[in-house]
Parts: sequence; C-alpha cells; structure tokens
Amino acid sequence: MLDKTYNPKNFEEKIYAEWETTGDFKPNMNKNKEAYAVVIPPPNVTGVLHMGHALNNTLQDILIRYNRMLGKNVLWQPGMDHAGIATQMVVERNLAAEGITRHDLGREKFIETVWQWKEKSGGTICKQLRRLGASCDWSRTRFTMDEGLSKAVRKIFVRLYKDGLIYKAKRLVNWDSKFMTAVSDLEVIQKETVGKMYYYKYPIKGEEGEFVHIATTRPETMFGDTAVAISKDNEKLKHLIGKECIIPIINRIIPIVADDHADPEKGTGAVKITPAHDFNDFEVGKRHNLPLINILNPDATLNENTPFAGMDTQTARKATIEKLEELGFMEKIEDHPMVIPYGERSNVVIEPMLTDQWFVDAPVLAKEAIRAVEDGQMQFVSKSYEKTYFEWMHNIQPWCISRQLWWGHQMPIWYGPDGEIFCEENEEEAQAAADKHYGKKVELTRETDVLDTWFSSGLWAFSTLGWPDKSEYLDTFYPTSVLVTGFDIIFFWVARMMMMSMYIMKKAPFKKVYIHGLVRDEQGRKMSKSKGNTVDPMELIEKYGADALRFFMAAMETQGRDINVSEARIQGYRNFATKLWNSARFGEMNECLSVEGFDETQVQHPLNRWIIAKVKAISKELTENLNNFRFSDSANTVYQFVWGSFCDWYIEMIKPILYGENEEEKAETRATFAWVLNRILIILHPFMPFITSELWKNIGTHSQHLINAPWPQNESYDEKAISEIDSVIDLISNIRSLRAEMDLPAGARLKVYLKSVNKATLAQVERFKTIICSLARLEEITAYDGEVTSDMIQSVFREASLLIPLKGVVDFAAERERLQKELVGLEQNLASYERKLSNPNFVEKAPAAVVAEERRRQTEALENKAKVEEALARIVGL
RNA sequence: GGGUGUGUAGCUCAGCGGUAUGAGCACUACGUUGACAUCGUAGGGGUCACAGGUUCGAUCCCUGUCACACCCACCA
Repeated sequence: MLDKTYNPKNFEEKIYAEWETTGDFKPNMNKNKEAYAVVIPPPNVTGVLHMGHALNNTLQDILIRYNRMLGKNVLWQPGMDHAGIATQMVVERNLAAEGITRHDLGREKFIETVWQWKEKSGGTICKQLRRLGASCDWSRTRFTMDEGLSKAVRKIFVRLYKDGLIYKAKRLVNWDSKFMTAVSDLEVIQKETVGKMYYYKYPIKGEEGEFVHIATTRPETMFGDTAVAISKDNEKLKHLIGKECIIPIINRIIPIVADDHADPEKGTGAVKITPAHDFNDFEVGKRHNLPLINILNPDATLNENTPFAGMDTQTARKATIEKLEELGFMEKIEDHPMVIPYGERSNVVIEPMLTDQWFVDAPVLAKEAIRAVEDGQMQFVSKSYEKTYFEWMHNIQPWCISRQLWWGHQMPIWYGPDGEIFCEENEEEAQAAADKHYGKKVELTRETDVLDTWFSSGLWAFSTLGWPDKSEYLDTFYPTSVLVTGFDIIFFWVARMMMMSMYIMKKAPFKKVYIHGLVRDEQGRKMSKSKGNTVDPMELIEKYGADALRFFMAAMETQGRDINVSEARIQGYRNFATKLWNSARFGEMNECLSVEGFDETQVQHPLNRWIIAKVKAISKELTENLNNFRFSDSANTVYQFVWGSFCDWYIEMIKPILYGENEEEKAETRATFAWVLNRILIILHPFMPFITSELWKNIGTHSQHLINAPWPQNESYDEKAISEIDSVIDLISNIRSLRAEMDLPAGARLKVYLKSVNKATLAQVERFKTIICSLARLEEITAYDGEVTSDMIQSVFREASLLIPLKGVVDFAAERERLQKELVGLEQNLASYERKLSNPNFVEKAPAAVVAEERRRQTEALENKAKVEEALARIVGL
C-alpha cells in the first residue's frame, strides 16, 4: 500500500542504497552494445555540493540513465580533484587553529596530514551526489593524486619534456604573495577599482632644472625602474630621447629610450620602465636590453634593493610619496579608475614577479586541439561556444604549470650537482640517467615545485580509464561520449583536456561537450558566499525531495542560458511528484496495477486507445528531445502529459467505466491504466529516479529494475485514436467555458442541445455521451435539429463548429451583441485570408501545407460565419 | 578597446519566417464531485525593447539605436 501522501524523505535514501547494492550503476560490459561514457567533472576534494554541481550532475544523470535504459553499455566515471591551492588552504587553516604552520611540520609530514584530512573529511560531496541520485559507478572512483593517476601525470610530463613541450624559464609570472606561488593567467581576477594616478618628475642628468615628467599608479616601483620610455613620434618630448635621468631618493641614473609603448596621448607621454614588475615593461626591457631589478620579496614586501625594505607595497607607496614631496619632485595626484589583478583563491593583489618557472608550450599543443573541433571530431553544444574556444586557443599563452606549493604532483625533475636537469618517471631512472651523464655516481636533488592542479585534471578523460596501462575500460569507453560542464570552465579544463588528450591519445577526449549556464539567485544575481545569497541544494532536497530539485534543473536548462533559482518552481515540481504519487494511489484503489497478459496494441475502448497512442507519441517526442540535449523541452513534454493528459483527462474520463458495470471494459481499462502508468515511470525515470523507482517497486510485479527497464524505441502509434478523443476534450472544454461565460452555477444540471452540420461530429457526440455529460456536468446532451424557440439562447463555437442552445437562460440582447462581435471578428479574419489567398506570391512561394492550412481556416471561418448569421437571424426574429 | 549573449504576460523565463490555443508562479471568480487543496474548473493579462531593411508575410532573418549581463585584453 502506498502512503497517503508523497513523502520523499521516506524512501529516497533507501532507494539509493538499493541501487548501490544491486550494482545497477556498473556498466554491463556487453560487447554487442554501444558504449556510452561520461566522466564527471571532478569536484574538489574540499568541496560541498552547490547549486552548480546540482545542475551539472542532474544533467549528466539524466543522460546516463536515459542511455542505460536504451540498453547501452554505460559508464559514468566519478572522482575527485586534489585541488592544490584550495586543499592546502583548508588544511593550513585547520593547522592554524592549533597554532602550527606547515613549516613547523615540514613538507613530508604536512602532506601526510593532508592525506589524513582527505580520508577523514574529504569527499563529503560524493555523499551529497548520492543524495541527488547520481548514478555513478562509485566502485571506480578516482582521485587525481591516486597512484594510477600520478603515474599518468609523471609519464606525460616526461614525454612532454622530452618532446621539448615543457621547459623551464625565467619569466615574469603572476605571483600570489599569500600562497607564495606562481599562478596561471586564468587564476587571476581583474577587479575594477578607483586608484590614484601619481605625477612626479625625474631630473635630467647634467641639465639643471630640466625634468622628465612621469605618471604612474605605482610610485613604489620606481626603485625598480631601469629606463624611461618616450615615443619617437612624440614631438614635444622626443628631444629627451638618448639623455639620462636620475631616479630621485636613490639617485640611480637610467637612460631615456625611444619606444612606442609610450603613447604620446596617455599620461605625460613618458613612461617609467620597471621590467621586473610589469608585463609591458618587461617587453620594453627586452627590446632595449635593460637590466631587471627585482624589488619585491616573495611575500610582496619591498626588498633591500629599495630604501623601504620590509614594508608592504601600500606602506611603501605612502613612504615614497612623502619622500618625493619632501624632495619637491611630486607634482599632483589624481583619482584614476583602474583594474587591479587579484588571486582567485587568495584574494590578494597579484604581482608580476621575475622567477624561474616551468611552462607548457600551449601554443603548440593548441594546434591539434583546434583542429579536433574544426573537423568536428569534438562538438560543442551549443555550437556558439566554438567561437569562445577558438578565440582563446588561437591567442593562448605558454601555460605556467609550476606551483610553489606542497600539496600536488611533485614534478619528476631532478637536478645534478651542476644544475643539469634530469626528467624521468622516477628517481631510479633519473639517477641512472644522471650517472650515465656524469660517468659516475652523483647526488641528485629533486625539484620541489608541484604541478598546477589542472595539469592532472587535463588527463582526466583517459587517466581515470586506466591509461597508461592497457585496460578494457580505456578500449571500451575512450573517447567518452559527452562532457557536461559549465562555460566558466571551458578554458581551465575543456581546453586543457583537449590539448592533453590530442597529444597523448590522438583522439579528442569526448565527442561532445554540453555547456550549461550558471545557477543564479532568484533575482538573477551571481551567487556568492560574500553576498550571502547562496542557496544550499541539500536544504532544497530536504524540503522538496531530490526529484523536485532535479526536475527543476532539467526544466530550466536551455542549452547554456543561466538559470535563476525559483523556490516556487521547485515547489511546483514537488507538487507534480505528489500528483503522480496520487495517480498511482488512484490506480491502486481501483485495482489498476496488473498488466499481466495485456497487449496494448489490442485495446478496444477509444479512451484506452487514446491514452496508449498519446503516451507513445510523447515517448517519441521525449526521445528526440533527449537526443538533442533539449532538457527543458524534455521535462516539459513529460510534465504536460502526466499532469494534463493522464491525470486531468484520462483518469477523469475512465471513472464512469471503473465505477460502471461493464466488466470487460473495466478490465481492459484497468490494465491500460497500469500499462500507461508503467510507461510514465519509465520515461520519467531519468528525471525523477526516486519516486519512479519507489512506485515501480510498489505497484505491479516487475522482472527487472526500473533503472534497466527498456526505453521505448521506434514505436508506431495510432494517430486517429489521438485526434478522436482530443476533439471530445475540445468539446468538453468548450462547453465548460460556455458555462462559465454565461455565469451558470457550476452545480446547475443542464440539458444541452447540439446542432451540427457535421454528421461525424454528431455521431461522435452520441458515442461519447456519457463521458461528455460526466465531465461537462450535463444532465443530457442531444443532437438537435429543429427551430430555435424563444426559451433557448444560442451560442457559437468556433472550434467545435457547433451551435449550442442552452435551455433556461434568456438574455437575447447580450447574446445578440456577442454574436455581432463574433461576426465582425470573423469578417476581419475572412478578409485577411482572402487577401493572402488572392496573392499569387503567397500561393506560389509559401509551403503547400501553409497554404492548405490557410484555405482550411478560410473554409472554417466561412462555415462559422454562416452559422453565426443564421443564429443572429433567429435571435433578431425573437 | 575586442567579443558574446539578452530585451516576449505582474515576476522568472520558453518558443517560432505563416493569426502568440506559450509555461510556471502570481492574480480574479467559482468549486471540498469517492487519487490529489501539495487539488479542480473557468478567466483576466503581451502593439514579442526601439527604428529602418529583406520578404507575399517578420516577434523570429539583416542593419542601426538604446538598455542590461557576461567574457577577454589593457589603460604608464
């Protein structure tokens, strides 16, 4: 017996536990079946489920469950990312609570601590994904720091290195002074701020009273200046080129060089050049062979190359200005809007810093990654994201992959005594290579830097399947079928996976990438912890059930558009689940559970034929939508059918049968009900796996789990059976509208007379009399073909083409007015049809179906007009 | 500065070269009829941002304008 009310809390977790124990999430490994694989975008091991995950994983689970029901060999590969900076940050914060730093522990001990933390509290998110219903094959869970994946990382690193695609270089990089590591361009966030522009002057050497005027937003960097640049086209200032000037305070002499970087229109036209702390200046420095003076410590305080060693940049800036003012070089300070780079995680100002770092030659790897998309080997859904991808790939910069962190893949690089680099997969090999190189046994030191987290994520599509070892999974599931991810991660992850996979596997890692949008708050603002407008998906699941949240996500997802959370809507989908639940209860109460010996192609009763044809039609539509990643359309298709067709109409219409005496009809209807309900559970299962499974278990007897129930494919259905009852529904709706329009009490028992010009309609009315009377709440409905008498009022139906006089209501004036208005409308329509159909261009150029439809409308309007006129004539006479 | 996207019902949004039978929520009236008030029936509400163009026909395609959002680059 089903509970009286739908209460997802009673069964969702139980159902999930059953799925896991039966092993239904594992691929069937049937060689004859098409393989279908999805790799999960690995959540951070530190992560907790947010709305973005909920959306992302709901979509994946829908695809996975759908394809599993298609009978394919389906793998959803789960796992987690070690998330270098994020994890190190969390663990360090925990340590700080105990008053220790990672340096107190030392590298080895610290890493051990991280692993302990990971075992204990990492991976909450996997539990939460289960709560959402994600049907991953958890037995295959991978972690980017697993031995297997680490092996892949080392192997690929070595290969890239030996192919010359990884190199070490002294370059200006984005330096995060909080974590004291380099970060990649993508991890830098530009923020708009109102800063200051400082104007001051450098005296020209040997020319008393001559100055070059400078404007800068960062005066404290003047100690790192090694030149001043002026454009050679700058008529006003070009006479200074070639002279030298003196940096005040430290009195260093630097040249004034000609360089087009100095735009005569901007600032003062003369630019101070600080090659070690500005990306543009670095380039200028290279052109003019300028020395590089580093003025910062790793923690972004000024170093001993400045007079303000130990001060942070803000303090040093103030000190510099004061000193300049004191010395009389300061000219003016203006407010200046500008963008300042911040660390994505650390939220501190990122400093360009000259350091030794390791780079991947991304521009080379990008070539194949671009080609794979150009030749359609990998497709974006929707296609418009291609542009973004190409744009970025074509302008890609070398990728800085070294991080001065502890948590991560330590680079497989060893240095000989003289600094010679040995890149091998392990220490023994490096040692062997070194011994050979030096001709004697030497001591090696290992590179301490670790790799950017995205390096290992970039291998995810094949490393999780077992690469570099030979593996049945790799052979079967690579390349994967589709990757589902948000657009915010195209560069970070998709692009890198493309580059790495093309390089290693020579095949794109997935055939398609489905890009979805961001989940925003109710007002469409981006969710953020600092704004306090985040919505916790677990709370929503607690409140409305996972199925409701999932259905919401599916219903709102329209190929990449952002989604605004709407609790009202989620509630609405909970109501939908309730509706379904109650319809099943209705079935239970009326013994509509068994489909034993039932052949749905042999049903007799038109209502049963109707609902069967209808659900088959809807199944087909749904299948098409799912094949095209049209999640919103898919969800709405099922929703409309279940609530609109099945609950509102079918159940209401079969009540007279179920409560009636005709046992044969009753039996057929019961079985039909059960069959259709089962079908609903099947097609709804990818969206609402919990409630459908719970009902599947409770009603009827099934030889297999719903999760593996066969998805309907290539069915034909009886379109006539559909239109037959659809028109009855039309008629009933029209009668109901009319009642309301005429302000008749809903309880009033009416007798309705129909006058029809259409014999078929008449017959149909006769045939479905009971149903029509029951649903339209009529006492009687009769075909009527006599004179209209004064105790009848007339109304016109455009849709049903029927005249319906209702007995007992007399308001001829109002009715006449209504009919006249109707007539005017009809005449307007007729004029427009006439205009169109008499236009040869339309008749020739428009598709035949459109023209035919227009003709049909014209004919219909003409018929209606005749009827209205007739009715009017009769009323006028009364 | 470069790019992308969006502007449709009170709100949040679907949709589409052929009269917008648009969806959910909200709203109005009626209704506890034996699955369901987490409900039912009926209803109101839109010159599809603006201006041009293409077309037999434009809310849809093109161009421009305005507004908003996002991405990339950069501003000494």
